[in-house]
Amino acid sequence: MADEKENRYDPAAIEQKWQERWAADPKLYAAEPATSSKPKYYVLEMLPYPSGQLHMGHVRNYAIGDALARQMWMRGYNVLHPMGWDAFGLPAENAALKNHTPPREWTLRNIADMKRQFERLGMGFDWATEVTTCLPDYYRWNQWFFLRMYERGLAYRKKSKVNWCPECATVLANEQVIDGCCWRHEDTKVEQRDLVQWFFRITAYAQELLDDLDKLDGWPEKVRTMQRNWIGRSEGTEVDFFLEEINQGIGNREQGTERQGSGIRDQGSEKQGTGEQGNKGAEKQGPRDQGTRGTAKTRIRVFTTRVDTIFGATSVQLAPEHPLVTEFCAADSALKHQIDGLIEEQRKAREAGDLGAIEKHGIPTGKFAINPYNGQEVPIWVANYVLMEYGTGAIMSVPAHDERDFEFANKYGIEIRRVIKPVEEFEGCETLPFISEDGVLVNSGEYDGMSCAEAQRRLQKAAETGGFGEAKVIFRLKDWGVSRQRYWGTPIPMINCERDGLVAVPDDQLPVLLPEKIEITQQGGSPLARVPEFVNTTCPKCGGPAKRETDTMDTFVDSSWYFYRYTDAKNAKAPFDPAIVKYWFPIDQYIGGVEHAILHLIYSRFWTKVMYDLGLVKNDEPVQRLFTQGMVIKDGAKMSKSKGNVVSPDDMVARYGADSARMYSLFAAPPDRDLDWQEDGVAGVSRFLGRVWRIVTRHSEMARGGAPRSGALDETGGNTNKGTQLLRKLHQTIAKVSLDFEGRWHFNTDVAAIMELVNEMQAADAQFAAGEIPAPVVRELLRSLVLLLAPFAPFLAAELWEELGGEGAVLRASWPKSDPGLAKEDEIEIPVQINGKLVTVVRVAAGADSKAIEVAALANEKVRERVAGKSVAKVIVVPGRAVNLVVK
RNA sequence: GCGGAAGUGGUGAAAUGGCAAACACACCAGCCUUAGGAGCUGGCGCCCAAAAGGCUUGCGGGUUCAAGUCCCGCCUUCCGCACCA
Repeated sequence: MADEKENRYDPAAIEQKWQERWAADPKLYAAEPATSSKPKYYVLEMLPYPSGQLHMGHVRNYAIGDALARQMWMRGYNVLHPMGWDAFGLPAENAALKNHTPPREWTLRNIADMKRQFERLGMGFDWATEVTTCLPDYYRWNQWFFLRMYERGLAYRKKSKVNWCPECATVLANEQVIDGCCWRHEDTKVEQRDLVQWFFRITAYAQELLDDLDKLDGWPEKVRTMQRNWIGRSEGTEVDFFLEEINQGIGNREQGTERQGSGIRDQGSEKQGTGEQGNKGAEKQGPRDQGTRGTAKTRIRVFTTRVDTIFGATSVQLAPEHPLVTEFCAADSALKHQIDGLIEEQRKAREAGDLGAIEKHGIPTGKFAINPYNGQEVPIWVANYVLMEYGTGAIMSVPAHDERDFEFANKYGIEIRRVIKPVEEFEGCETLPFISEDGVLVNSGEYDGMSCAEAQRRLQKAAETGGFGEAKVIFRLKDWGVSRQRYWGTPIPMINCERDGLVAVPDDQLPVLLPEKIEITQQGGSPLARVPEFVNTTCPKCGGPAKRETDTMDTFVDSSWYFYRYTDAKNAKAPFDPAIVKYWFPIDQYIGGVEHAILHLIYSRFWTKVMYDLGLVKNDEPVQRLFTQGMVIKDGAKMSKSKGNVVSPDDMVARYGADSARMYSLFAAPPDRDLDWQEDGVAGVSRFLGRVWRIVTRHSEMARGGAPRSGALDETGGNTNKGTQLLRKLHQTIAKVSLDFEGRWHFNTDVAAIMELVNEMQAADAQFAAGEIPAPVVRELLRSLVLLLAPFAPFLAAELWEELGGEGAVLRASWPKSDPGLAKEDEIEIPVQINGKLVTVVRVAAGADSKAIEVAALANEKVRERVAGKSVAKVIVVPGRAVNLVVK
């Protein structure tokens, strides 16, 4: 009975043994240099934030990537499978506040803890290329890139309305605001504030980011759609409505423009600035200022996608924050009071996240504007459904052909004038608003009778000729605000000199080091501003006294290019060697959560395109194939502390071992679907691994001694029948698992297939024990089983590979090849249907042709009973699949 | 409102248009035992006492010799976007 005990699967002992061995062999998971003759494969999982604790989502993410990496190693690829730490960010500052631990210390300790967890899980990462974003040898290159962007006008500063998270006490990018709340603090409402901020001109790449989505056919369609919507390209027309006081306006023109140069109006130039194709921010002022003939004082520029309806415009609607409104208010305190109320209401709604839910209402300004096409005067209103952030902040209102305008006009009794009629009259076509573009113009002067599309072209042309408008493409995407009023981030490498103004830190003075000695407090504003040794410096130009920029960069900067650094992580002279990057890029397979579909993945694409234009990389997209795994949930809900349904990986590993935890996370659901964590399931996988352990160890001696099977099956001798059956199952399993790794990735069915194989082997245990299975077959079965398991259960596979006398590391063993001859069945069952209904099955030879199958089916007893007295009108045979008799 | 994904046993799930429920969990019965979170054998969609038989992939239509799978309409859930002019 001591035997029994010895023969017990003991994951704790096995895993400890191999963890130690692997730790002592850092070369095991190291990539070969870019000169390697092997084909390269770059598999990457998104790097974690070092919170100090891995969660089940991580286990799943890295189990998927590690399985792929291991299989590619076994297939002889030069695999790059790196790992790093997204190590800047707010939690470190919060921890500092709470425990008086410096952020750096806290972060590095967490990294050490998580690294241990990774090693305990047996993840095959090459730690030699580890990237830690909070260390100066990494973030100095953030600064370096920032300067390259600044030189090209891609990094710029402006005052703007920003999203402010009171919890983080910092600014958030639009992408980081979710339902009006902070992406890190789901219950914290984001406020609006005015601040001078640094931006990256991602809008300069809007068209390219959109167009190149078409190339990313290895990405989930869902992610591509989300990015397309986020970029939000819209084709239309900008048209100037003339102001009544046109003559008064001209006198103030120059003054007016200048006064607004850096204020709210600058916002306008930002969103328009780079909307045009090909303009990659060479001009720091957007082209809009050139494009606008006249100023806000003489004209109101509106954007519309339906210029064909312009003869139906019965009012002009301005956003409450529109500069012209401010101007109107200056002379009219009653109006100002009303507008302030409107802005306040909107602000509240925005903070509550239900901007779309508030009722439409507006305020008449008492002023009028002139439609440039027909000279008609229309009233100017201020409406709460017009957004300053989109388009020009002003619209023409066409109630007859727009739902929102219709609702608004009805409420306030504004004229509704129909200008589009359907091409063909149909029931209900008289109902307004009529939104369709499938129509012809009426009540539109010389344009009457034209199709909507043609009218749009003609009207655009007329606007261009007349100098009161132009065709225009606008994007919803806005520039990326990167300033954060935080300590624990990359310092922005800029200096303000009293004499020279804004001066970039020269390359040779990088990195701008984050000061170590700092007291983290809860006061608002940039913590760095309270560190005189940091702030006070000398101007690189004149040597005079100057002050450093005290904001730090958004941490999404770090993650926008980290995967390039992995290829050349120790480079002290450059972010990376372009030649090495050229070998490894693009990333063959990137794996992570879908929650990064927009933020991280659009910033990364932008960064790559900038690097491409800088001549640093040859690839214009970073990622060839993207895989988004599902969430790990428990009891139907996302794991969270507040719900008390968190399962700790450490706990699972302690109870069942890393192999079981990993394999369960692959077995319980296909990787792209959400996974419901059921502990009984982990126990089940653990029992399965125990069966594998027993089968292999019980018969390993026989396998170890033997030579490889050579040639034909009848050489195997002994119980050829059983051996043949098992080999067939084996080779079928190899074929299935191998195929799945090619891209389908239904690892859950692969694990199931391996379980079937093991079940069949277990059923033949008596024959194994009796020595009826020839040694070469036993050897092949056991070795191949272990190899098949190696990507999923690396510890057990390593142990059993050694037990079987395998040469070298199992990771270096060749992935088994399926022999189609062995995998083939001799005889198969064919379902027989009568009139599409299953009646029975018949056994036929595997290669049987249609005729043979038909004969077999008609000869079947059950079939004859049912066909008796009727006639068989038709026989459909799908060889190898089914036979269907149409009987009348 | 727009866009996307999904809906199959008690549960997680499987199924190139060709035997629905593989594999596992839970449960039931039995065996074994130095009683373990162990091992082995068998059962397990629903209806019917059982067999025979019938029914079954959210609902309703359709295409097809044949539909969980394709098409049309609807319902539900989840995700993303949302007054985007």
